Amino acid sequence: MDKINCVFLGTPEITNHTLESLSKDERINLQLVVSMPDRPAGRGKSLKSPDVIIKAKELGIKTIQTENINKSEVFLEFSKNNQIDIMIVFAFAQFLNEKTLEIPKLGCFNIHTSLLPKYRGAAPMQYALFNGDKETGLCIQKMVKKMDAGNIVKEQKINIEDSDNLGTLHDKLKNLAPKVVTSFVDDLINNSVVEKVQDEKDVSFAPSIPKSETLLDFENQTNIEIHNRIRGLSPIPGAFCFLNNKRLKVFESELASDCLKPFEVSLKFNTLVIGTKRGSIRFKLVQQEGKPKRSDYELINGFKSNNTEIKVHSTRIEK
RNA sequence: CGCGGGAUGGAGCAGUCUGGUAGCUCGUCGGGCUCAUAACCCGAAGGUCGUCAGUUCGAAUCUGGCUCCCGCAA
Repeated sequence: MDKINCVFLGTPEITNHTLESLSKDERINLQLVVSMPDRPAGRGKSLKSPDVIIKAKELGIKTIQTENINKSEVFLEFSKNNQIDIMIVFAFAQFLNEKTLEIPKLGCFNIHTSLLPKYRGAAPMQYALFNGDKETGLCIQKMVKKMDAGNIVKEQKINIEDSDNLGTLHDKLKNLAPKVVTSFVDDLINNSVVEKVQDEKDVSFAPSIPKSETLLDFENQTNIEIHNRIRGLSPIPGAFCFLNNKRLKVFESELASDCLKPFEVSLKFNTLVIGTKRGSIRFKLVQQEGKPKRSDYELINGFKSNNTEIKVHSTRIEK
């Protein structure tokens, strides 16, 4: 059989291993990588390429960067002049319209970081952690116009440990993705792809997370909810509250047994423990604005120097 | 030149506005006390205050350049 002509669509770093794996697969002819345009990022606002573009250039693969693939003349031109068999889409952050979906002979396949039909949308890993799920996984679905609603052609479960946060879960799925894709390519070659329809009654959604959702609310959230929220947002972008009117990001926490009212602070044994709607929670690894990450113990030490009381709140108090 | 905070003994900070020979909470080391402690008491070591230059009788503190760290924004 001839090599499968493949176009890869992706953007962030999680896609790198998969791209690299595809590029080394003898059965695949990786023709093109499509991603978002360079954007100003970081301090100084210098332009930064998407990770997948950096990787693709390293691997010597042709790249196209566009705001909207459906309207990209460069891409349409490419698709006219080249036979595309499949398109693999992973964290691309753009919708493909019907016309684009019909371009590849065998279809467009999306790698999704949850067990569909659970958590359709942009932030499935975060929602799995928010909800304290014990397992999640990776799916490959044959894309249709409706977001993440296509038939599942490959599925792999993984466990979520209590110690997992967004960073570790992200890494697990990043490492798992190439294996699942390779296995999918096996099926393609052997003509043994099996499509499973998603059960509509189990559908749930994981929309992208607005900034307001990363704010901790000690009045309306329990210690378990806050703990899971911190896990689901660590290390990037980090859940936050305010401490003495300065933004305090929290990256690690653990449930505590102190009896405290919401927002009440206890510094017993040099740990920072805060009361919530139900139960209390210790912030183990925190970061004040302008400061590097550090333990609650170190944070507290500094306050002893100028004898300031520590207060935690959910909004910045304007002067 | 997107906006802003910061660099002070091993750690986290105060002191900087109003220049005048370095402080707090810890840690470390030694000793003591206690049934016991991430408790308490006594003592000690450890800093050319990021870097370079300038102002001054005198600079952690004022002025300018540089390096590094971080928050916002995207």
